[in-house]
Amino acid sequence: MFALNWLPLQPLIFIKPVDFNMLGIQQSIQKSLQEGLQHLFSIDAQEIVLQETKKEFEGTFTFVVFPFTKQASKAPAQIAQLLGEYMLANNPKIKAFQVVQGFLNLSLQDAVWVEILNGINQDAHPFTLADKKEKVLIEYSSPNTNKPLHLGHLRNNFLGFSVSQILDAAGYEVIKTNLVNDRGIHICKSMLAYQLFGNGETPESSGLKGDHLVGKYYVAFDKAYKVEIETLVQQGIDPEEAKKQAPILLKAQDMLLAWEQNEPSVIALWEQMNTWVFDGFAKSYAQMGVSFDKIYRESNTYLLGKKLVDEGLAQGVFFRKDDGSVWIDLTEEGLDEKLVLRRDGTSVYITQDMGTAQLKYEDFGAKRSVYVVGNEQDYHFEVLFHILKKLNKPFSEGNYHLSYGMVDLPSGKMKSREGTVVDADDLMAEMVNTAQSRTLELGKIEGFSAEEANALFNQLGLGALKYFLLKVDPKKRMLFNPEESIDFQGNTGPFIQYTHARICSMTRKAASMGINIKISAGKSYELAESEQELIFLLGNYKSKIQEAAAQFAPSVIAQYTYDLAKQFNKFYNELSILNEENVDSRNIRLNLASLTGETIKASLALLGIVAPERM
RNA sequence: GGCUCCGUAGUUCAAUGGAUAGAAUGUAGGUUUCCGGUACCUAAGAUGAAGGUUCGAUUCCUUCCGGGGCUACCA
Repeated sequence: MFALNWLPLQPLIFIKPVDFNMLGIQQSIQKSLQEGLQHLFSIDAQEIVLQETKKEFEGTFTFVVFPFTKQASKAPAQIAQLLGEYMLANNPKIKAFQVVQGFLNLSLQDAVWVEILNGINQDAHPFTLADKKEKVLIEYSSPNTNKPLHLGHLRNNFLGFSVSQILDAAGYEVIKTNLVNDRGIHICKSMLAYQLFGNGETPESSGLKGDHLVGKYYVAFDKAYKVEIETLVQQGIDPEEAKKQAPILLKAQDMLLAWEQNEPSVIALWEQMNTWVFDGFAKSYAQMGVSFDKIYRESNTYLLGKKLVDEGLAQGVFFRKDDGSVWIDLTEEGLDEKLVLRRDGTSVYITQDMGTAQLKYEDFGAKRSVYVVGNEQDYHFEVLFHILKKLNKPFSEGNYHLSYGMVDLPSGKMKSREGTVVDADDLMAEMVNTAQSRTLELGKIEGFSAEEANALFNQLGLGALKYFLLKVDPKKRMLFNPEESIDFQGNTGPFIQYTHARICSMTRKAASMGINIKISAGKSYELAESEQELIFLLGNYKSKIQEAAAQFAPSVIAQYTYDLAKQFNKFYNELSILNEENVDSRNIRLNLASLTGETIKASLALLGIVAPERM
């Protein structure tokens, strides 16, 4: 596997205690288990793996003893029993233990739960990990300037932005970049069509968003092209040949040549249309809530990389064939020979990417780089990373292709030519509309100004969309069902947002009642199971960030946030909070509620989703 | 053809080699004179097939079946 994760998922035991609120307890238990194994069976266990106890069993942590049966030469249940007794006698944090076959389930003292809760209360940075003093560069979005953004781009943008947020929370300095594909034959196609059929139309005159206007002419080109092919075929020309000979295609090729030679009229048209597209994209990005520290354009970078090819030739990394083209031999890596420079000396896609890697390093000096690009380019990035390694540069290591699967529609694959694409702007607008009508039906936003209401509709609509796309493992191909995506119940963004809003309502009320929501430390409470589970989830927040960062997987955060909201609702349903008569219980529950609210807000932010206080 | 990724309830998604494979949705029931019902609870329902490794396999290995992607001197 080439795509080695460069942020190793470390066992918790190696991480500094200050990072995780649950960690001190875990380590204490791991240490006791280690000592127990040594004391009872003379087993020197290097690694103690603790797992979360399954819901249907009593306990918090589970230790699996099966691996030690041989060394201990006893039955699994017997080992577990002895270890459990040892734990109870030697670790004051343990309240009880249960043995099920080879599984030892450990329950914690109530005081330990309060201790964890207090730990979070006192944590100066409860939602971020320690600064790792390291830069990470992330490239995402990477659109073409000849067509508007579609559903696939939404997955890309949401993923890229979310991973940036997660890495930032995990303590990295994150630099967000976007490499826009603004040149090439496909761009000339829309330029040519505009020249032929545009009649001087502009975004202003047509009322179309700039990128949609340009996209319209890309489609127009394709239409005209097909007609010409058809005509040629009817004249008896071979279809394959017709595709190459169609006059409009030849004109587009001429135009590309003229562009590369800086022909002023072509450049002027190109710049004009680019301006429109970039204006359009800027609006879409604003609506998506994503941003970039630097936007690179291929028109500025496509010539880079030739110098690297020269260097590589001198070092023997590349070789030149008789016709003058330059190649790299990757057969030892299980790949093929790959072209890096055409025989006419011009660069190809991969040459440009080599150059851009160097340019980005010169600009920011980040040794780690993440490319958020669809999995149809897996092979390309495999080759690129091998080449960069062989060039042995400061940016040769630490590259990662965050490869994500395609988004399918129920009707099948999205195809721009057949008009079965889901346009990003349309979809976002539709989601916001749905959010609006649902919210107005419920009638809970009286007192909102028109502006506040609109902001809320955006937050809810985009929240639903982002959550829908991010909850799935990025690697996997996913199905986009328009009806389900606008659902606001169940495992959805609005469900989580609603839970947050409800908590906010409660803390507002508590504040007006003059209740202090921070519990007093050191007191011992008898905790209900739903309270313990909530504390457990809250205490796990930082390790979830670590896990999500290590795997570049916003889905980990999405799943966690959903579990947290669900657990809160259970807790909320079972127990009284503001109406609780016992003041100590009321305070601790209120503390739990407000902490849950803050945690939901923080983790939704990692997904790029806003948590409104009222909805 | 070669390389590669993926096949889990009707559907959409989960599950560092661990317990009775979890959720959501849909279906069928139920709860709350209560702090915001977009809530909570209950039920039925699934690992493509066959082997292998293991105390233990959705997970690792092999073969087969089915699907996606890549296999351009395009980007």
